[in-house]
Amino acid sequence: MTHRRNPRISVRKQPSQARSAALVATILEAAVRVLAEEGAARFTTARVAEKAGVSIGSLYQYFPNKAAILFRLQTDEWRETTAMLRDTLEDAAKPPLARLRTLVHAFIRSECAEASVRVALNDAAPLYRDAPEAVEVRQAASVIIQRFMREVLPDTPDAAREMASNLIRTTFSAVGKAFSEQPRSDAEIESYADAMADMFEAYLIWFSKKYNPEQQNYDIHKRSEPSSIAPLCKA
Amino acid sequence: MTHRRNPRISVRKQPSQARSAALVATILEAAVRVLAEEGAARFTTARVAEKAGVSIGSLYQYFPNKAAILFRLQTDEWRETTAMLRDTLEDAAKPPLARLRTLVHAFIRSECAEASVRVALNDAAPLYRDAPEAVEVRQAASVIIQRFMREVLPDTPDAAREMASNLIRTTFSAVGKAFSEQPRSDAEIESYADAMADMFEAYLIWFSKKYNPEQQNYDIHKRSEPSSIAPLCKA
DNA sequence: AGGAAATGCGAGTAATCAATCGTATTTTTA
DNA sequence: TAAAAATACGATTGATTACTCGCATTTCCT
Repeated sequence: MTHRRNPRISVRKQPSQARSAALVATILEAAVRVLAEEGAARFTTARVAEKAGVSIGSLYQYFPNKAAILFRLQTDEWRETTAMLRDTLEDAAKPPLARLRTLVHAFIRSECAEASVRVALNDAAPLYRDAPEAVEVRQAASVIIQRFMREVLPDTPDAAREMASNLIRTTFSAVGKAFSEQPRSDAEIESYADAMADMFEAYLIWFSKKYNPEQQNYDIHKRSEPSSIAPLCKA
Repeated sequence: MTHRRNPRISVRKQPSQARSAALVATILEAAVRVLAEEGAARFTTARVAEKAGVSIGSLYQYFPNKAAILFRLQTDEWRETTAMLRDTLEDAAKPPLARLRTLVHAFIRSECAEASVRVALNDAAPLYRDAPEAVEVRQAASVIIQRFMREVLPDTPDAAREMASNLIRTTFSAVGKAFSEQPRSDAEIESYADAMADMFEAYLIWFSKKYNPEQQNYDIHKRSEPSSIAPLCKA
């Protein structure tokens, strides 16, 4: 890999005609396939162009450099994940801990789906680890989780609650990432997600009791649903 | 980066004279410095040799390829971490949950110390992710944690306990890694470690109650020590 | 239609890097 | 001390890669 001095992560040109819009889509699809089939180390502009059936020159008309392609894929994924986070945690129809459990399952499942692409994207992470968008995404996730936490633990000092929010957010993404690094069966995914949700619930309930030792305020002490770990887990 | 067909991760030759042993040590020290100061992307054999004040030829006398240098560094670190895990969790002088809390603190602290080297090593991870040594290390850690868990939760089905052990092991390493990716103050480190220990304790206590609803068996329900989250945490 | 603008092309360029190999130097051995 | 063995050296090789630029083709506009 030849590293350019100041690789800029941005767009070079907006496709205006229909054919060029299709070309951008084709390139992105090819990029996903290259990542999944060849891995991050073999992700080259030439290979993407070839797999897309497009010339390198055309590729560089719409992406200023290699990192921009990867960044685009990562950004799209971030957007999806943030939407899922918001939709699930703010679904007022369900009790809070049930929402959290649902989220854990959905998140782990989505991490494991197309795991090869995600792992490869992650291997390419140094290319955009410090991008402002990365910070914004973490920020957005923090806000959503903190809002959820305020709902679940209303009578808790802000500082302590924020610390807990951050721990949960980090555990979410870091453990999801690590877990999906190896291929997993559906059964493994469900039982692992249940275990993770159990851990979060136990933590939140303990937290709640710590700041409201007597009060049995609404149904937080009622677990969302019985978790069935034993029948499904594997070493 | 030019990728050779079948890079082998092994040693080429054992240094026999004193000067060559010193040379190997010098190279490893230089490698650490290159990783810390330049990052994984700029980690090249030439740069390592130069920073070590040694010729490339000499470097290749003792390391068959670039990956072998990184692998050696990673292996050394794995060894240290495993030793710490074992020493801390098997220290019979303390009650179990206190040991766990100590471990969390020690682990997070060590992850944050020399964070730049660790992050860079991690960026190079695809080079040895599938090495048998990596599997062995995970295995060893699993055994230690499971032994600890058997002590803490003796009356729990094996399958459920193993699942919990794996979750805790993964959370440990994944969250530690993620947390140390950004520079952290001592205060942040301590309060984060406390929060993580709180979460583990809450999970284990919940686990214990689940399988022994009535029994107040030994002191597991006694938390190891009051955690002081609020005064130290930052967003 | 016909000129202009947009799009598409891919050989070529410059740079980087892993790893080798023939030679020079130092240490060990006998 | 002299030959042999070990160690050190670094210019060189071959391979890969990101990205450019001049030209060809297609589409748009009037």
